[in-house]
Amino acid sequence: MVTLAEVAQHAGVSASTVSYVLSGKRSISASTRERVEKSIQRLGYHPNAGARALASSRSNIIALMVPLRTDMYVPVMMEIAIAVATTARTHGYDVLLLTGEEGPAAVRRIAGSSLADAMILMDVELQDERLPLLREAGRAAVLIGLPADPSGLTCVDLDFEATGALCVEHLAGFGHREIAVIGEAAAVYERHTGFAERTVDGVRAKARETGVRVLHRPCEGGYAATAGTLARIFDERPGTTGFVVQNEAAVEPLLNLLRQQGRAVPEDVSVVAICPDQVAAQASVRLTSVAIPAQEMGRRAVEQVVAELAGRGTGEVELLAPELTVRASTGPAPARA
Amino acid sequence: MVTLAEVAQHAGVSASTVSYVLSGKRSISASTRERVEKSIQRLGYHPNAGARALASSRSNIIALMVPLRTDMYVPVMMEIAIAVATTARTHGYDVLLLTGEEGPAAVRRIAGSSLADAMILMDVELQDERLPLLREAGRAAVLIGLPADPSGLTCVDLDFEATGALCVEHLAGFGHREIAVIGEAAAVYERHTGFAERTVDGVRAKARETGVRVLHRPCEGGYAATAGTLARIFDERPGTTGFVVQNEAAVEPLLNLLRQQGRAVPEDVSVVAICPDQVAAQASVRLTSVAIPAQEMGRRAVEQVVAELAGRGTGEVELLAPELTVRASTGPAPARA
DNA sequence: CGGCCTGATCGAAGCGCTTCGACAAGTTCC
DNA sequence: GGAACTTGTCGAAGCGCTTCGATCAGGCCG
Repeated sequence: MVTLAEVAQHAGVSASTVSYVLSGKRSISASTRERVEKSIQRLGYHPNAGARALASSRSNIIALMVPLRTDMYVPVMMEIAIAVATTARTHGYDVLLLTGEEGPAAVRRIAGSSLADAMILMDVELQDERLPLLREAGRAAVLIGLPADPSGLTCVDLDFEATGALCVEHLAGFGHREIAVIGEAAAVYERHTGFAERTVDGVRAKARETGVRVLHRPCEGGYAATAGTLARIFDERPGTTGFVVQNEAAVEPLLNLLRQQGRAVPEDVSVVAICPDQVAAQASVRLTSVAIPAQEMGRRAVEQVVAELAGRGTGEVELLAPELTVRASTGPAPARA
Repeated sequence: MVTLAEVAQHAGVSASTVSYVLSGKRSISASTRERVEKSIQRLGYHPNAGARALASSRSNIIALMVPLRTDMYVPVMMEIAIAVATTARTHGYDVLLLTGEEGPAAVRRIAGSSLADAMILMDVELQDERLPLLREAGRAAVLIGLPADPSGLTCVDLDFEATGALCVEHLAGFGHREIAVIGEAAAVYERHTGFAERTVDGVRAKARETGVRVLHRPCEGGYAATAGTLARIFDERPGTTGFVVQNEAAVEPLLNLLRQQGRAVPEDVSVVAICPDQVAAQASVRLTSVAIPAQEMGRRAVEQVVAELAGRGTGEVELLAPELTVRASTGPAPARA
């Protein structure tokens, strides 16, 4: 491995000069800079990450804690993770991948060892165990998701309340009076994952406002579970004509089941999904949907974290405005029987 | 931040003694060890990762390069990535997440900076640009996937040839004589991703052996694309009664389309999928399938990499044997018309 | 024209850890 | 009973980098 000292010798300057060329923290004459840069090229020099971290107490690594669970829609997680990784690179950071398995201890370990300069947490629960540790660690941190008490922590998330409201507004605008929400798996609500509850809150609020009746049912996803959920919904509310689906694993089963039951979409029943655009566009009926802006969330999270590391942190909650794309799965409610 | 020296002082020993307690590289008396461990607890000491990396030239980090592309089934990637991260932790390693974006340069950067001790590459192409750099870097490395020339590199992958053969064998055993393979997107083949081609090779070989006719068609996935592919297949080979599907995005569309065409599964047509068990079990018809052992692949990759770092590397190709699970989508071929 | 400021460079100190050699104090063995 | 080990501990040297003065050569000002 080539070292700074070797580069310095090759360029006929001191080690510190090379360091300043690299960091730009002091002015260097054009001729010296060129000479040094040429030597760096020639020798194929790469600064040693450990030495750099030790000397500067900056690792240029951002830790990303992803949930271990697979009861939530994985592609969204992956998309966020990839967006985080690529955005981080454009700011000169690498990303360390932590799974939830280690739990809150991971926060302590990473902060304690100075392995990462900052952390991004995904799948944040309303009362998340990791948050006290995070505050205490005094490191830059951004949450993707919104806990009950976000004080002192920067958060990035889709505005799920507005999302829920938007879905209801759309359906109500089409004259639907009875709406069912097919939600995430029950475990997601039990764990008090913020986004799921907030969506329902938004749905309820807008329903009240527009005088629409709402029935919310968790659903495990998959055919069998969705069939059961759907049967119970129609049992309880036979007049249901609008669906809001917030569970990717229930989308396709739902469409199939409705078809099998002879309910046409959107003539008899309208469906709005909360899911990535790709899923909505590729479903058997092109779905009217509110997209989950996974990329945008990952990108914003990194930008916030980088801002915090640069001392320009906001410590604020940033909610992304939902956007509803009308496709082929929603239409006017059928005339009342 | 608490340092080694502070722990040493607190425990009344020298710094090196604390270091040896931590690493176990020299014998330490029980009493001293206890005292040091107690001090570590009390002070909440965590070794500084950078300092450790610098002094030992070991970062205890494994870099994982995941593809940036999303034309391949993402959940499998995610499952592998998570398995890698959790397995790595059990061996004392953290995982650095690199996306394909940086391309081959990432290999050079990571190796050059000693940021990671080893690399795991996913989505390896037959002629992968990263491989020469990897060999040259002289770092421990494991590929998940199988390039054309794996010499000198440890590889872990599902035995896709055997997988293809197994699918055909299963269908042939049920008396199917005309089989269609619905494959990955054309781009996957153009890029010469090993697994896709190897599956087809396995299919062809076993078909020859059993006297079965095979038609292979790439497919983009989604409804529209799958419909087109399916139409062309029946057009060309009206007698097709068996399908092998290696594209998760085509599975559900295919089942729906067959149903719409009045072809019952498995009475008229049998379908074998190559996909994660979860997808197979949750599909609208429970699918006979060969599972993609994502977790196992991630786990084995880490174990190989750890072995290499410990100097017990094999440098060999490890192909995991496929397992076919019979579910409800395959049965005897219908009597010839 | 002497003092001062600016710009470019250097030297040295250290960041917190690992590891090697040294050494004192037992143990073992013939 | 001492040579030859073994065991447990320490001190010091460095790993490769950043960064803080310090230095030195010019340029500028009154």
